Amino acid sequence: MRYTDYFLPTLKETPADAEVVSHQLMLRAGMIRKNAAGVYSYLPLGLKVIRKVEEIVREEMNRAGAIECLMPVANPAELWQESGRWDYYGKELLRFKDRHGRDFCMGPTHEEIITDIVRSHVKSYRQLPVNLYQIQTKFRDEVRPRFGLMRGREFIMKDAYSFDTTEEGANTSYHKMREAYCRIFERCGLKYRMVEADSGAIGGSFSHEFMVLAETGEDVVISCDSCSYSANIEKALVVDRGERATAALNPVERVVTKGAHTVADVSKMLNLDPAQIVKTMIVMVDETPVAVLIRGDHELNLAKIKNLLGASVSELATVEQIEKVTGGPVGFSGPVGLKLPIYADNAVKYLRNMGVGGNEKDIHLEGVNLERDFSVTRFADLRNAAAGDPCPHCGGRYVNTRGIEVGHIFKLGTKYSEAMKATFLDAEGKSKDIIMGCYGIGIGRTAAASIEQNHDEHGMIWPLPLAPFQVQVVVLNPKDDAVRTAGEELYRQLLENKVEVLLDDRDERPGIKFKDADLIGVPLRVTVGARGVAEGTVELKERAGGEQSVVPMADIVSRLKQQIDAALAS
RNA sequence: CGGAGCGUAGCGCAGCCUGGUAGCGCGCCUGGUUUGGGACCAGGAUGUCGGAGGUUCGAAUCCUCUCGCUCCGACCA
Repeated sequence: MRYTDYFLPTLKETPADAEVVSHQLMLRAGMIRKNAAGVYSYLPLGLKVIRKVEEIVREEMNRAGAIECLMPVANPAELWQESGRWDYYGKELLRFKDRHGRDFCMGPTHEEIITDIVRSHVKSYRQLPVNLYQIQTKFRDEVRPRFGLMRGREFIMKDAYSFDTTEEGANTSYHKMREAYCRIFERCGLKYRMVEADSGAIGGSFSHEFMVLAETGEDVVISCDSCSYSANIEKALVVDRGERATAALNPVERVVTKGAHTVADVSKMLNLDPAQIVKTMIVMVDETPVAVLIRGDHELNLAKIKNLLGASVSELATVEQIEKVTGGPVGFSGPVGLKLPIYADNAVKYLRNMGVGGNEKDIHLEGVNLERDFSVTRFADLRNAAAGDPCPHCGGRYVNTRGIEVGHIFKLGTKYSEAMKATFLDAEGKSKDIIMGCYGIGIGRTAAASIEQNHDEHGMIWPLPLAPFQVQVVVLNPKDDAVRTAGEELYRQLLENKVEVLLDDRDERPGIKFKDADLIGVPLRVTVGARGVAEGTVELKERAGGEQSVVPMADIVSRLKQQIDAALAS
């Protein structure tokens, strides 16, 4: 591609509304353009990268035996009503009506559609297993879209769905996808981790997330420093371990704690270690309030309480709800005398003489003890894992890092097949529910994650497999005939050798061309200038390492081919 | 959903408090000089000041409503 024929509007300044590096650079490099909050156009350069990611995903899905199809963006409401998600999915589901007043939604994921397709064509165990996938635009009306392609409302996703007759078969399908995912992210040149995850709104029995490690990641990844265990913080197990305190039981004492809302305040006022204070959090679990006790120095994990109770939604109660059920204001809730089911994190059972809220304004209680002063419905692992916690699988310690979730695979089981009656007849002629799995990859997010992981102060640094162009030829002075001719000739030869090349043939000053080249981050840059042309040489510079070398004109094409082939082979 | 902030030229911003009919830098167009890391000189074009209503002789500026966008929070016990 010739720069002068291309559409590549780069920006010198960083647009004000971009916060993270990948978003800023994509805007500056003219890869994307925002049309509304969380809704973007892919400009030519951006689309090239998207296509690269798609192609790697497609190749690996095909290799793993999945078959490509394409489903509609507009989904009829009936299927969503049948699965129960029309009501359950909430405001994230963008709904609309057609001219006849029929309800539709923009597909945020396609379990309903694919299950409908499969149930109507699959009748016999002989037709299974099958795994169908698509690469398609999804729409989720996110509460807060942000960070460019990282969390858009409209985004491109690869979603695959497997259908099996047996548990073993379903596990095999899951395993194949897992392998395929590892290959995909390796081929993309990303540093990633596969972690155990909570299955969230999609549902199902177990799942793994693929996290690209980056500071700006929205997810916290817990991993063990000595074994391979890794999990999303929502899922990471906390070992139930401790020694029951032996201190004598103190009497309960009412203490005035004026204005003390936080554990830190209370700790100071009562002169108690935060680990001796117990927070009482009121949580609405499927609209029913429950109390959850967490040690003052720990953090509540809403996903864990939700899963413990087999609920579908858990959220912190509002100020009004708290006052209604505890009789006291926010910040002063406590378990004593509370008429709610009380769930407590395991750590609480080892405490004696706790400090808790008094369920009235400016009052806390000291010397509170289990059984004597209140009883707990059930103890469980209800807190977030933290750095330094022991690993449940070995003697190691947890460390935490941040990650960007680029892929997520779920073993669904029969959740959708049961609800939507997707059954098959087995060898004995008995009707059974099909066992499903589903597997997603955020295509745009993967591209953005790559930028988060690979950039410097000058711009993006594309790994060859994702690069929009493999080589950029910078012709320093196109008005000089010898230089221009040399550049054109090199361009022609590269095209002939199927190298993806961008020829910067603009009549601009060198500085502008170099700055743009660094911004766009094409891995291999060849500079054709008057000095080199006179000697029959060009300069080769790698964007990643910055290595620069002078190469005879005669060797440059084979040298580039060699480097590209080597990078793509791995 | 709660909180905060911002909408003025393609981009980045100033002007608003204290009302008088819009400006700076970059970019863009023309001509010239330049040409190995975002050049210089001269000339030029570009705005329903997000929208609607109100106050006023007069509104980018004050008031009301509205739309859009961004950030933070949703861990508060």
